[in-house]
Amino acid sequence: MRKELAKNYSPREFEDRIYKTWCEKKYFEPDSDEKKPAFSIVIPPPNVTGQLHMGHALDETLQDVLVRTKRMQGYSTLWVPGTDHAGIATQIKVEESLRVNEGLTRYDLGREKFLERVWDWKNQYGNRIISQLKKLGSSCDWSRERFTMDEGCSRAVREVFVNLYNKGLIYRGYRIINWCPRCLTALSDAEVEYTEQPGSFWHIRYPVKGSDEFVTIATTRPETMLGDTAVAVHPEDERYAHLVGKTLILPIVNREIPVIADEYVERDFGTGCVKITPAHDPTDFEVGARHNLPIIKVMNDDATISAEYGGKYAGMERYEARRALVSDLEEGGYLVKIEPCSHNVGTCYRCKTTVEPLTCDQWFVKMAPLAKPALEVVESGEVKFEPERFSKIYINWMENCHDWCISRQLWWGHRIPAFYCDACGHMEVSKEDITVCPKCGGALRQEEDVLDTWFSSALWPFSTMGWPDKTADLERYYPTSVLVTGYDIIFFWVSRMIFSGMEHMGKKPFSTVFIHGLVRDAQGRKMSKSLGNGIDPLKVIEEYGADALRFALATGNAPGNDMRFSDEKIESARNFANKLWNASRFVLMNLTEEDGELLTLPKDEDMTIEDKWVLSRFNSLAKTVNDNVDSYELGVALQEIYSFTWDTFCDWYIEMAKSRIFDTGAASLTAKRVLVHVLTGILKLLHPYMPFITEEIYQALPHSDESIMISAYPKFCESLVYKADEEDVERIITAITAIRARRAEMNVPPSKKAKLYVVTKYKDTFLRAAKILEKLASASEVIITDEYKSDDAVAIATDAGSLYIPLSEVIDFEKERARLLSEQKKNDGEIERIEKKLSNEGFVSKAPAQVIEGERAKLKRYLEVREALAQSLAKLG
RNA sequence: GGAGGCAUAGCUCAGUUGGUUAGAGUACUUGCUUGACAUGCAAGGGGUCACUGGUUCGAGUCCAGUUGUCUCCACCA
Repeated sequence: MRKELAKNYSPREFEDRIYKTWCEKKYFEPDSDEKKPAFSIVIPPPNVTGQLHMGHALDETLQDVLVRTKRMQGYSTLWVPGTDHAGIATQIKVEESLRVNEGLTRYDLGREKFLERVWDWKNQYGNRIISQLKKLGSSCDWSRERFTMDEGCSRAVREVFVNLYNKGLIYRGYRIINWCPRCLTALSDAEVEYTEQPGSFWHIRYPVKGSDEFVTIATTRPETMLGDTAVAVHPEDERYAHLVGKTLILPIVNREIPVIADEYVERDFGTGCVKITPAHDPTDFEVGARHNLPIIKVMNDDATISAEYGGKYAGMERYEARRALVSDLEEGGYLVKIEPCSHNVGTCYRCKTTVEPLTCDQWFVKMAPLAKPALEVVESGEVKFEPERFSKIYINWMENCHDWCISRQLWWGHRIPAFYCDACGHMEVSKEDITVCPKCGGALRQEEDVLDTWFSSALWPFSTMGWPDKTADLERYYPTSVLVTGYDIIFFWVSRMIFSGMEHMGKKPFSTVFIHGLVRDAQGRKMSKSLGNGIDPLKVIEEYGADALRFALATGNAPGNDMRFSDEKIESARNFANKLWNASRFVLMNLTEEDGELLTLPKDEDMTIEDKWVLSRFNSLAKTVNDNVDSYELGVALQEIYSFTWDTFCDWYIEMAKSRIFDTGAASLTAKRVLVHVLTGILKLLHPYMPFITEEIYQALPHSDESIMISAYPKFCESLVYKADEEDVERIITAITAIRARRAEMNVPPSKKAKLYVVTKYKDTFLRAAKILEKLASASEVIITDEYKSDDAVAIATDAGSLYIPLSEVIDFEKERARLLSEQKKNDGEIERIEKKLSNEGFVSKAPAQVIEGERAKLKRYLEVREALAQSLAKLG
């Protein structure tokens, strides 16, 4: 007795079990067969202490679809998994836990003890995200799992840092950077998010020294005037030309500052006079550099006003200082007016605190030389973005990016391998830890700062494969085939991987960047913790199964576009799984023969037209699916599998095959062989999208491979094209549909059978399909005749011929006649339209032959309908 | 200020290089215990493809412009 599938589809019963088997069998590890072409992907490493969210689920699903498809297509596939140490994010979490549970700060513990705590935390939570990825069915090679701070990745980081430093591409400098006063660290430009916020425009008078004159400046940040070192006007602004070179007295502060001329000033904006605060504004910093202005830093790291330059405002928090200063200015008669305005405020991408631009010593990567090859490789198409439009976004960023601030004042991360000698002032950058100054023999201390998290993820495609060693993996799997990620991290990650790959490997890190959008909630809002509208993928898996989740994520949206996730979508996905489950159950419960008998495809001469039709249609499906996966149209591929499975296979083929299956003998065996073949084919095509259910069913069916995931992916096969049979069956389907429609219109229940008279030139087709017509078109008997005499029947005209159903008791002959006439009119209209098109000189001479052929075939069908209609109408007199 | 996306059935969205009478899911109407599935089956209704021009034998698709909407980037303080 053959193994039966459980009556109900309940994924919980088998998903974990199947995943375990796959792991035990080591199916996820690449095939060592050297003759196989290589296909590789590195995972975008999720934050090590993070939790799986819908964005991950989408990202993993798409990668797994690609990897599983390629594996089945005969590639040696490697999907490298791993996690990211996520500097700020992780440190914030551990600090928060320390604060809540022990009332301590990291400074209370000290660097070493604190880092121990972070490692503990990582060890405790690091596996959570990994096990969540497994729940999804991801076929990563877990034996190659990496972590951005493991020994190998850390070695790669040092290697890269030292190389870049030696080439002069990493430097340390006193620059203006983005500072997060909450995280107490510098941030890169990419880590600042700008939000439009309501603010005010304060107009303030600065008196001109030795005169009664004033200049009025406008600012949104009056508190920074403590650090003003000039006021700038446009060089060609006649209003202020006479003041350039004069000296102003900074109100309240009473410091003298010059009026300078600089082209950056917009004459028409504000008052046309700009206060220049080089220490607290990026453009002012540049202006200051051009004019050799002093830099007066008036803020501490926590955004309070400094003691040195703060005067009476020292120690005040920045907004408190603003209020105090404005009130003092007003009192002193310096405040002209306050204008409400809205302006862009930079915020920390981790904690949303308003960042403070300020000057300090930081480490930078010089971008211009690195950007050049990174641009070329995309512009030449060697690295392709999918969809293509994202390459423009990348190019635009790469062309305009500033030097990358890579130092972070955190403790969790790769500590910068620079060593300072306090005795002689020497600085040494070294791959190895060193303690003694090579210049003076004095003691060295290592740089306190760590590197930006993205510095190590930039190396991910090669650091995970063993670089800087020359490894077999690098040789075989680098460059990787495709990178799958969301458009939100093109700047953070994709661009940096590209220039890093070019610089350190001399090769691009991947050939294609496959970009997807965001998963939004049912109302189209971004899922976020603060809104509380996030849908937990694990809960969805628990309720509907991982396959349904994957289906819902992979279907119905185009590459690069955002998608909405809703109950409706997941239910529809689950229903599809259920449909497949039940169709398989039906097939299985009818298989009584030996496996060996069922696994061979019948001979052509034994097959019916519907057998050849379904094989031929499946063959086309295989082609469509392969083509669409090649062009990253995974949603289209899946949609095609869906409609073939549900419509073609379940609703038509199984129904057509039933009459034979329930019999015994040769015809029955033939039908079952075709059923097994096509169902197995569906399972294989679908496996990359819904790995669990397809494996569970595959194992229950007669099968030849140990697992569906290592079986061969179906592909187009010339010998399985049956064009004539396809046309025959389409005619039968047209007839059945037409009969059903007429019966439904007249409210004749399917249980009321009636004879079916067929006048057709396709006698043989209808003869062969008689059983099917009886079953699917409620025919008690199918009579093929040259002429139908009686006039008490419902007449149905199709391109396959005229069909008559004697149902005199339900027919209203007047209505029947009117309907046929209306159909005739419509049909004639179509004929006229096509004939016009075909007699159009331009169309016939310019349209491709295939299109013209299509129109002619269409015309032929309409003419056949016309004939059938005429015949039917003649019966009614 | 620059760049880009989106606008197609009541709703959510597909529609690949221009080529049948524009599709799916869902919702809706009607009928159905049809030898697996009511998480189902059958038959339906529902669209001026945002608007205006243009290119073409042919435009949802390409081009230009308009409107609405979302997003990203940017040093107008």
